[in-house]
Amino acid sequence: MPKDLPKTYHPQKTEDEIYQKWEKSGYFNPDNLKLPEDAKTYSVILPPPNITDKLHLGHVSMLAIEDLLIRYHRMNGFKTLWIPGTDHAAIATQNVVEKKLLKEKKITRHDLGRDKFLEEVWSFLQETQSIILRQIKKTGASLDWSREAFTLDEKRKQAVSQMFIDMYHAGIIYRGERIVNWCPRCHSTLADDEVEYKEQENKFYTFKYSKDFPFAISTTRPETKLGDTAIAVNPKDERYKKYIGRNFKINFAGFPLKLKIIADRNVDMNFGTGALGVTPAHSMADWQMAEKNNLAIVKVIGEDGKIREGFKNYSGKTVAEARQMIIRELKNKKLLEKVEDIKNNLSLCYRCGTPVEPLPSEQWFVSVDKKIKKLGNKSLKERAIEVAHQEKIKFIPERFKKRYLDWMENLHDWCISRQIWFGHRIPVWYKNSSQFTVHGSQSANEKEIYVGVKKPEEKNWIQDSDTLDTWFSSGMWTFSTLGWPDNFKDNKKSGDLKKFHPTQVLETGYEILTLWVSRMVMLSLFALNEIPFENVYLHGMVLDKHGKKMSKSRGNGIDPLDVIKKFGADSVRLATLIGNTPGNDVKIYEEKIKSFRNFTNKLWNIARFIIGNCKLQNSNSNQVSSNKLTLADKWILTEMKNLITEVNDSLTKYNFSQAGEKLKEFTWNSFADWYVEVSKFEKNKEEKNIILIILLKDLLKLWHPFMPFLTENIWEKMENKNLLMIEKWPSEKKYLAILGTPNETEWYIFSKIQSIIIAVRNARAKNNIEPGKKIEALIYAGEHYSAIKNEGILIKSLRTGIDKLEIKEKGEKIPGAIYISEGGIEIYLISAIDKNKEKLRFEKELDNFKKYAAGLEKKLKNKNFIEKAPEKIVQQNKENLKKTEAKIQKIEKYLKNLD
RNA sequence: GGACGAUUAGCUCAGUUGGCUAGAGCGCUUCUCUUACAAAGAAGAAGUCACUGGUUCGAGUCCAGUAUCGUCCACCA
Repeated sequence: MPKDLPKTYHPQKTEDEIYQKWEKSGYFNPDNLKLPEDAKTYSVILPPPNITDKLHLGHVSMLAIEDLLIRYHRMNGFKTLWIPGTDHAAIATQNVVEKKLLKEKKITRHDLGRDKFLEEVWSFLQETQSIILRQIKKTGASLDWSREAFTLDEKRKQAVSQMFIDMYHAGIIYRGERIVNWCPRCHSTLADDEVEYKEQENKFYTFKYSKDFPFAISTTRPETKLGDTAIAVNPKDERYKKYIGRNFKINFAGFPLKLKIIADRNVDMNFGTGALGVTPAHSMADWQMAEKNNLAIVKVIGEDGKIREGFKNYSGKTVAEARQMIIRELKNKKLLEKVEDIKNNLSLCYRCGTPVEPLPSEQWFVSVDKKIKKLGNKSLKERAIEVAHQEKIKFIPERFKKRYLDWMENLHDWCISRQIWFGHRIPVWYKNSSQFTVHGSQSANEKEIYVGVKKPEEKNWIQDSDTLDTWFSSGMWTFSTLGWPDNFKDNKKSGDLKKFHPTQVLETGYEILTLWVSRMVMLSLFALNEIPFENVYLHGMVLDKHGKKMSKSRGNGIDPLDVIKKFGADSVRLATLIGNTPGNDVKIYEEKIKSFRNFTNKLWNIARFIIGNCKLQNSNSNQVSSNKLTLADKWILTEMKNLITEVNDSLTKYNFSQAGEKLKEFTWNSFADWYVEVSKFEKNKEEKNIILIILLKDLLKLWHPFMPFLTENIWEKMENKNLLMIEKWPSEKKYLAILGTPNETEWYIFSKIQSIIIAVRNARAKNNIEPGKKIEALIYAGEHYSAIKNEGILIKSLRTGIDKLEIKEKGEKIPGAIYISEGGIEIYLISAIDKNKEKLRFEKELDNFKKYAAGLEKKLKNKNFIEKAPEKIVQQNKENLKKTEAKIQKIEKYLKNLD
């Protein structure tokens, strides 16, 4: 036994060392792989983690899946590239730093000013970014660090500006006024996904605008009614039909309003009075009605959350104050008919929880519907839908295609400007506007605009103060990391872009399918007129043991670094890879990781045994002559050959779990529990030596993508000079060559022997043979006599507990012995048995078999079955019946013997 | 409100075009320190496949509906 191999495997000691060796080798970079010129490429871009968070288990799961794909393809001779990077996550990061500043220094970003504040962000960012990158390495991810990128580094800044400029000139980036979700506290617009909804108790007021208005309306927000320009009713509503199209001039709470009665199908006749006041400036739904009906837009609430100028004594009041004033006014005039309690959803800012105010505002948009020349007179939306329909992009699992298409088909223009400081500055300049305000009276369209990377040389040009939506820069991730736009001149790709784009797989969580994946498709189609990736693999969320999301507040999270330290990265990787299916959530907990740690130890010990007992130099499969192979050898070699086929099959279908389970079953049950045991006593030592070594080596290769550290570690212990990570993936052909033409007769016997061993084990257990007591066996082999004689020792030693084995040419009746018969071979186990217990057991079993046989008989008598079921199935059932009947006879015979 | 997913052993999950006396791991029970491994080995108990119908010779698998849980989307005066 080699002295330096401890009984238990300690991953902690070696993992970092091994990662350094890999990095030093340079093979993470495909340029350093020794491959033929025409080798196919395989590229994956790492979904960049937000620099606000440290790594969580979801990241580890993602890294494990991608690293598996990468290592598998690298070993299969692909020019394999996996690019690492991080995401600046504009809003989230700014928010974290703002909170930190408030807590530590009690200051806001406005106290610091834009430049100073950004310095704070950058110093925060550098710290967390380096932590994340270090953590990624702990998982064993074989990323090409020489190509590392950041969504807000210089190269990406250049790419983002260029993209904006190109899209602007192509006419699909435009500036327009839209109603947006505005957070009065954060002073920023919120994307749809940044708004949270919370159900709340609310007051629902029913009132008439004025005495001379014919009917009442209902609302939860009376203060916004100052901005009403219409009343909407359902076109089918008999109560209001006659008013549709009429105009009213009225006085509402001391304020003049012009109202038009419009019809809209979406109005619920049974809700409130069935009539609703339309406030285009302060409601998403109303804005759309206003667009359809060409209504005037009256802004009531300002960016500060207060009533704007021009509303008499309401001006300057907060929303809540104004509401009370109006209610009082309505009460005084006896216009208020009802106040009810209702539950409705309140929109809240996801960061600070402040109620969101929908406001009209000037923003930059990407048009998804405008048809442009560059896209063959199609729109971004049309092209993005087309590539999914044509299966140019495939989704795994398939059901997500529908989700993608649903989202795409309902997509509206994408608002890309954000009123925050941290992020990609919009490359737009305005002339003669010393103080450009987003909601200023002067519209941007009336200003002189320059769109370009650099500020115009004349004076008085001021840059747009807004930044771009994070998804705009991460949407360019597949090509901004590969040197776009430098590598794309005159519509021709060069360099990395030419070699590696489109990428082969995008692997990410299904929760950002719409947010991210859809945008990557559109931006890539615009920039390069090609898809960003060929396949989208979507993984589920990582949940705790009880199916809950892991979160800090719940305290149910597992820190991946903790469990990596405790069990090793390989075990954690296995726990995320095995036992779940694509697109489904996965539950991870310590016991699960622990069980995989036990498995890594098993493999370690298999290796320990082989390294300790075999001559490592003797591993040339050509030296094995098939006529010296025993049945056990042939069996394991066949199993291995099948395993390779199955693993390849599963991995190419993204069934990682299935591949892992097959590997585990082979390693543990076939290889360790059977073959290694057999190898201890079968006499063809030379052949055994070679077979054990080539099996172990190939097993390490097959396992490498799943658990790179342990396999590389053992590989090194086997005195291999090259790194396992660039070894060639095993092929089935080698095994076919060793096996020669399989001998079917031998095969038959071997399968019989296996079933005998199992039968012996069962008999032993079922008969309550005294613990520790050895038993003798007598075998009558009949026609298989010689084969059994050769393999008999195999039966004896495979932990059957049989101590003495005799093989007879003619069967002998042995009173009181346990009798088993399989395939013409009879075994008598000679031992003391408890007859009564034995009888009970077998009677129960007999009963079972009889029921089953009866079922089969009934089935076979059914004419419909015979006529309609395929011949194969009918035959199968007939055989089953035969076998079962034979078993019944055997048991009956045995029961008789017992008496 | 709309869409999608889940529901199989005490727990976590497989079960690929319907052919199944429904499998695995963990846990549990019994036995074994057997010279690679007790983080092991040998064996065992345990399930009306959520419910109700339908299609079919045959349904865990297909269809319809119901219930519970989860996720996403939309947001309603």
